[in-house]
Amino acid sequence: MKITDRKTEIINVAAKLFKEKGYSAVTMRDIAQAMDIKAASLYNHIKSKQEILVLIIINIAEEFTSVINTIVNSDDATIQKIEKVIQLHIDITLRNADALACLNNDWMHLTDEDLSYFIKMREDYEENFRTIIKKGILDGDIKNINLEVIIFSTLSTLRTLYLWYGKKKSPNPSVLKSNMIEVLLNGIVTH
Amino acid sequence: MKITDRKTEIINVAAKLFKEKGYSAVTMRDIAQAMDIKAASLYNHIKSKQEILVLIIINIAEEFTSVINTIVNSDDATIQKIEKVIQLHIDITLRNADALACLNNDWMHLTDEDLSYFIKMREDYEENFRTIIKKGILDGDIKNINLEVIIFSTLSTLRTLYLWYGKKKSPNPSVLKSNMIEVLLNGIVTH
DNA sequence: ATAGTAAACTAACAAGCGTTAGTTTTGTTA
DNA sequence: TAACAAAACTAACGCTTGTTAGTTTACTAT
Repeated sequence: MKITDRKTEIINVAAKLFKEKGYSAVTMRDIAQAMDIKAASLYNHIKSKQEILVLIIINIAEEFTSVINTIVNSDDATIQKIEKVIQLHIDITLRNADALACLNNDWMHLTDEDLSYFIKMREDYEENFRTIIKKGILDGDIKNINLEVIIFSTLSTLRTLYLWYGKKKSPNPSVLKSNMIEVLLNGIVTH
Repeated sequence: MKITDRKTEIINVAAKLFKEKGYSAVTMRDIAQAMDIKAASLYNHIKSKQEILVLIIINIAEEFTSVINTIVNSDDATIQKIEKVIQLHIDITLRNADALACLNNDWMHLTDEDLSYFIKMREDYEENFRTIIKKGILDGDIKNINLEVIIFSTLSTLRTLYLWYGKKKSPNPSVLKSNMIEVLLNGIVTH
C-alpha cells in the first residue's frame, strides 16, 4: 500500500483547482494536465467527475459533524465549547484548505443523496452550534442579542478562514488561535 | 425610458441564477428560460455572457470603493468609521444580495482589464480598512492584536451577510445593524 | 395604412465537455 | 523470461456550450 495512491493524488489536485476556479469551470482535461497525464487516464482511478467532488466534500463534512457532536455532548462550559469549535475550524483549515474551499463554494453541485446528506449535516452542525450558544445565553455567559446574528457572525468568520490565512502577514497557528478567540468572544474594541 | 429596461432585467435574472449555481454552471439557455425567451434573443440586449458578469460585479465593487474612500477621508473617530463600514455592507446586502454573492464567488471569472481592475479595487478596499484599524490601534481605541486577524474576521462576517440574512429568524434591518455593531466591536461574551 | 424599429424567433456553427472502448506501455512477481 | 496487472495512451462518441445569421413578430410614430 502506497502512502498516497493515485486516487488520493487526483483528489488533492482537483481540490486545488476547484478552489481556484470552482467545480464547474474545471475540466477533466485541466485535472489531467495538472498531473501530466491525459484526461481518459483519470478514469482508471475514479468513476466520474462527480465522484471526485463527493469524496472531497463529504469526508470533511463528516469530520465537522463528528467533532461538534463530541463538543456538544461534553460537560465543558459554554466558553470552552466555543473555543473548541474555533480550534476545530482552524485545524481543518490548516490541514486541508483546498477541500474546505470546495465544501464552501461547490456543495451545491452535489446531487441526489449526496446533496441531501450534505445539507442535513450542515443543518445539524448549525443546530448544534445554536444549542451551545442558547445555553450560554440562558446561563448569562453570552449576551442576549439576536441568536442568528451571533451564530452566523461567528460561523462566517470561521468558515472563510481559508480565504486569507497563509498570506504573508498572518500569524503562526497558536497566535491565530488565541487572537481568533479574543476577537470572536470579546471583540476588537479596548475596554 | 422604461423604469427597468430589458438589459437590466437580464442582469438581475442572471445575478440570481449565478448566486444559486455559480457563473460557470449557468448557461445562456438557463438565463433565457428564466425570462421565457430563447437564448439567442438575449443577444439583442447584451454583448456576451462575460458582459453580464462584468456589469453585475464592477458596479457593486465601484460602490464599495467610492463609499469607503469617503469614510476613510472623513474626520470621524475610528469607531464611527467602523460603524459606517458595517452600515455600508448591510445596505448593499439588503439592496442587492444576488450581485453581492456573485461578486464574492465569481470574480475570478472576470478577464483581462476587468479582472485586474477588480483585484485593484479589492486590494484598495482592504488597505483602506487596514488604515482605519491601524489608526484605531495607535490611538488605543482598538486592541493591539494581529492586524490581519482583525481585518479579515470583520470583513468575512460583513462579506457573507448575504448568505444568511433574510432567513426567517433574522432580525429587521435596524436591529441587524445594532447587533452587528455590538458583536463585531465588543464580542458575544458578557462582561 | 405605412414605415420603422425593438425584440423576439429558428436554425445552425465550431469548440469544448465528460466519458467510453480498445490498445500500448510500464513495472513487478513467478 | 513469461505472465500479469496497473496505469498510461489514442481515438472517438454524443451532448452541451456560447454565439451568429437571417427572419418574423409586435408595437409605435408618421
